Amino acid sequence: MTKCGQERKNIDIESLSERVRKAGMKITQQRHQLLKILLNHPDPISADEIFRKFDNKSEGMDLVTIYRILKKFEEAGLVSRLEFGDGVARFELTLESGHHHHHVICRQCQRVEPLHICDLEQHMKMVEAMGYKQVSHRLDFFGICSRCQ
Amino acid sequence: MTKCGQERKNIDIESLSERVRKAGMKITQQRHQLLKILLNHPDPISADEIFRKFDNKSEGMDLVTIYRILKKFEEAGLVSRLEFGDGVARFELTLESGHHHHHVICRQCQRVEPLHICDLEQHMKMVEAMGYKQVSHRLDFFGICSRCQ
DNA sequence: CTTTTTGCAAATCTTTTGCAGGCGA
DNA sequence: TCGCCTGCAAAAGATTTGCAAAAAG
Repeated sequence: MTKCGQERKNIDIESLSERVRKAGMKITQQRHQLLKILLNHPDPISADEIFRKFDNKSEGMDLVTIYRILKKFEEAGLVSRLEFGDGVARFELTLESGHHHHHVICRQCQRVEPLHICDLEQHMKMVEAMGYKQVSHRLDFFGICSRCQ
Repeated sequence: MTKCGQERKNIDIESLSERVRKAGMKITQQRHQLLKILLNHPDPISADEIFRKFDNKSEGMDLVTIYRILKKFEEAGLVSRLEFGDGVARFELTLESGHHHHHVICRQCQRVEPLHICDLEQHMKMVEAMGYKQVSHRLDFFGICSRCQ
């Protein structure tokens, strides 16, 4: 069963750090910074966008490090990697396990909004009936947002 | 309204060439070859896979040419560019306008199967109610296919 | 004949890898 | 201390661009 419709809540640096530790990873300065950025950024964000958030600061972080941390976080289930077709991967925090939502992307400004409805049980069952196991899905909507019209 | 559930049929090189001409493009050897490959290939195919289909033949085509043709065909609405998250774009012929289907991708072997159900009218309406215009969507299912289990 | 298209080379962009030194627990 | 992490440099893979020659209508 896919659970949809919940909002992000009750997440803080501490609980995230705890999940990092439980996954057998050390809490480094860089990982802490990255968690803060992901926590404070409402929309999915790319590695390069994260990188540029460090540009003017003295504690710059290497782009390579950002990629490596994101990959480990993804393997640990802490973040989800999203691709919307413009050649750049974006990342967002994964909420409680089983929680799941979709995205609405503006074709003009690339802004991303979460969509908290799902209701694809019958579709999932059909795919399982085709012989697939461990079925997941990705549903994205594209359009021109009100600001860009 | 999104129409789903139709199968590919009644497509041949001639009608495709006609669409190319109507889009103001010339029919070259390379474009003809590419159309034939797309027509005979049931699943979405990448630029590099197309390139390798020419490897052993004397009439090799440049990879750059393939990319350029695919881009023009996409702009003309002849082909659809698909991304499944492995960093490679795949292409398939766009059928009659309005026709539309989804994909089931095996996470192991990357095989792609079309899924001819849709039924997302209520989702589309919700996104339109959020203020978006020209709304389209992408729905992909991922799983382990029966051959890979 | 005029414009579009191709081929080759090289550039670009995102992401990954190798390796030595640095830091967390 | 010990092994995981980071930074720097360089590589890798997909896709794009510049330019002169070739082909289409």
